[in-house]
Amino acid sequence: MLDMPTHPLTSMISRLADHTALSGDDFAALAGLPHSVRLYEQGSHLVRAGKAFDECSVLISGFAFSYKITSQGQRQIVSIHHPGDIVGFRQINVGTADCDVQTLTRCEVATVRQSSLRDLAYNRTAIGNALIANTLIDASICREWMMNIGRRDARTRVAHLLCEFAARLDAQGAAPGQPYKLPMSQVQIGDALGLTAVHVNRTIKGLVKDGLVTQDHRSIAFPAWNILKVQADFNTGYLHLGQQAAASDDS
Amino acid sequence: MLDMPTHPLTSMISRLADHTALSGDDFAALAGLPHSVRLYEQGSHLVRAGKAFDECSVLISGFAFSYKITSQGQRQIVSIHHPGDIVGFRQINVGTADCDVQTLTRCEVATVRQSSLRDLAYNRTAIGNALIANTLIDASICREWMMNIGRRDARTRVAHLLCEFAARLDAQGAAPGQPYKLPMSQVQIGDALGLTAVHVNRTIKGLVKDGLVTQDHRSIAFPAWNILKVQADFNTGYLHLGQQAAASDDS
DNA sequence: CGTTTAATTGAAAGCAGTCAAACTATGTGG
DNA sequence: CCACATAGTTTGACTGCTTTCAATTAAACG
Repeated sequence: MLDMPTHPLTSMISRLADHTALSGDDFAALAGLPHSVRLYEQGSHLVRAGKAFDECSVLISGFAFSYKITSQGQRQIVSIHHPGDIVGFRQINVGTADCDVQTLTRCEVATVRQSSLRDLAYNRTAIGNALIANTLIDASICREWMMNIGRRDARTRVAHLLCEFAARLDAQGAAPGQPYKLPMSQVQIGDALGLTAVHVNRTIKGLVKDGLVTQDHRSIAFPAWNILKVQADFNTGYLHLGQQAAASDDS
Repeated sequence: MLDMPTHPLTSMISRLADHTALSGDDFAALAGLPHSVRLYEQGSHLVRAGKAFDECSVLISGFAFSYKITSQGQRQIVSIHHPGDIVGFRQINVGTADCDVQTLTRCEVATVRQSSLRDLAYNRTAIGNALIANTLIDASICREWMMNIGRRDARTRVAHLLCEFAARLDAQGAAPGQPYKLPMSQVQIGDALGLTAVHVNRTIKGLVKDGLVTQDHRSIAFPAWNILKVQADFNTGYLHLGQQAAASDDS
């Protein structure tokens, strides 16, 4: 599909093409987007809340997360970023960032000037539509997380997060059914789900005991994916994954 | 500021102008947006999840909310819509709606074809920017809610919701300090906060006992707004209210 | 004035949090 | 290669916030 397999923005571009038909010129325009690639170590910040930015970051490889802190110092992780995600498009037009963004792993990040992206959006309707779709999908995921945190018990919540990770990795071409490398600590999982790390630990153990999850060092696998999916109340719809991913959904 | 005080879309237009400088032509274009106004009774649905729509709704008067339902029938309210909100812009470009939207009160709603709005966005950069800003603000509120639900205790959570309501009503011109008519039942507040109605009731009673809230039929007032704001960990920033509203913030 | 919906209250149970300690893995420097 | 430091995981005991269940009261409505 893409004629530039090694281009840094490949994963972003194919993501944008997931829901909007892009012409050859659109692809070329996106590939020609001025950008600079940088490597961030694990645990470094891509965005600081309150800071004004005129750039946004495209995650090329690795994982990151956005979080907010309450006045009492409690952390809430509000989203997980996968390769291809556009991070920091948020604060465009609104001024300052309302979240910190930190890397979960070592990350390759392409920095794009927001004005470049915006110009592209206005000069090429298809790209504009694709960017809007991308933003709306972020919001859809946010709402699903809200339901997860607000209305599901710990077991379902944890299972749902694991399923989401698996589904998104599969959509990026991971072999379904194979063990996944989960880049989050249990503290981070807890902060994403509104739980304590201790309870996350007990909950995962429970899933292991029931044969729904197997662990091996930093890898995790799902020997009973279909059962897990049901218990997690997980349905890929809210992720709005691309075509190829949706196909492997009901495997 | 607006030269069309009785125009149905006034509140939407002034909202869009909050964060983007719009020219006279922009205002005229927005005011000329083809639309039809309809009245919805309390409890009626504006959007049904799963349905494809090519229209979106602009709330002229009244309040509404979006919600999702877990497989076990638990409801999570994911946002509250105030006059001027554009409801259903969400599913544009993404296909079907992922939320139901139901009215909290009797509502006047203007229906706009999504293609009209989109054309406007592409023909007028300022309007496009304003719509994007609007969408990003929705997402910002969503993230704050996530933190509220995931990381704050019941008392803080309830207080935060009450503060948000007050701040948004003030931004629409309600007299600050005056009693507010709260259009939500305690069941609905619970479903918005990930709590049970019973516990919402006890929590509000607690706030009343401590002199932070007074109730009178369907009205509610905040005799100690500044203390409440602190206890609620409430900071208007995430709402990205307009200029005039931000001014009354620290009163 | 009965009927319905929402608010209120009490008692008991349970899920998840807190605190503290032990264990494991990983990495570093001597 | 081992001692040590650090970060993350695991476990236990106890506490408590919130839920659940059930019943009562108040308000809204025709």
